[in-house]
Amino acid sequence: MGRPRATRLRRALLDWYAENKRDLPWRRTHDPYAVWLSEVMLQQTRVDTVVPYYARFLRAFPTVHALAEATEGDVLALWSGLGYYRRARLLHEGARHVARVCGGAFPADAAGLRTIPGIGPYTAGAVASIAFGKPAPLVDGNVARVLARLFAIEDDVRGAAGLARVWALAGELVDEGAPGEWNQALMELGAMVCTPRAPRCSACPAHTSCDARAKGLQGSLPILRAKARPKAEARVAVVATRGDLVLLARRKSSLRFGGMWEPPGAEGTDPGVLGDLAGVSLARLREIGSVVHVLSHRRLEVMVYAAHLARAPRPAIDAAEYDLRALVRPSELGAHGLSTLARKILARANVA
DNA sequence: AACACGGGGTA
DNA sequence: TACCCAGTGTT
Repeated sequence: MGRPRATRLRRALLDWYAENKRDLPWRRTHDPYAVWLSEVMLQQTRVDTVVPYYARFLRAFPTVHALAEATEGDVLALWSGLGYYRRARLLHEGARHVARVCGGAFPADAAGLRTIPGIGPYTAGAVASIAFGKPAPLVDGNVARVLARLFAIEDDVRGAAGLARVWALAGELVDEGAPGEWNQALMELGAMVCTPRAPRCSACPAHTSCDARAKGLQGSLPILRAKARPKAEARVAVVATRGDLVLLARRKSSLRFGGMWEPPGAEGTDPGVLGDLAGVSLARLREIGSVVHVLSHRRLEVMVYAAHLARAPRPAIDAAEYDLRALVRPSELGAHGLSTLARKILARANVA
């Protein structure tokens, strides 16, 4: 890339960003902990979704030390509904890593940050540049798309070769004087102007130096490979009640929804397994109806049953998917980490 | 390199 | 419906 072009691009985009950036909560701080939290929450998640979670989480755990001393259950409860729950467990683990291994202070460069659990190449670049002002590049979905267009990259920018090109370009382009602003400007452009479909080139501060636009390719770049469709998975689950209490089980941490609580269930269509999961024989299992829940790679169809528990089951449980059980008052569900699927199942049975 | 991992907004 | 979002870790 020519130096004049890079200089022109930096100035155009930084000026545009200064004028047009959204006022987002995490743009009001340089606290590495707060920046880190925002970056983790924003992984594969939209800004509008994150805003309320970010505020609640920071209020509950204002410092990395507060987070390090929290229980995993409390962390997951605050993450409930946000998805990709492993992020929350890694964040918690990362906080303990900073407190223990790093002596309570965040490493101030990308290489050091990269050693923290849950911090990959993107987040390391983000925290290094935004919180510490280091000239570290970053590539997220926005940056990959923007650079693929600006430089007419026809490789699949999610494949190894295309990603390598994009990272190399991002590295050449980082503004040494304002790396955090530059990285955010690139992402903001991708979010607001250089959008996946129907990019608003007439509003783009860089449209005069966009190779894709010059070639008429702005609508067909970046080139993407199709994603696999979610595979269907049948499940059964039981909403077992005892008085006004409802039975929840905690999922093993290595599984999807790891560490989260839900009405116990199992893969398959046989409700016969539900008695063991509930801890007592379930004489009268009522079929309530099904709930469909789509993840990025799975389409879960859960047949929901209801039952009354004759007695309280033991908390210990030896099952494929669960390691703990508890009877919970519906008004106290908020203290547990429930996935959105778990909430749908409870709602289907008119609990909560 | 491919896959697992949530949930929701947009066209 | 299809796409994809301020990605990371595992296989």
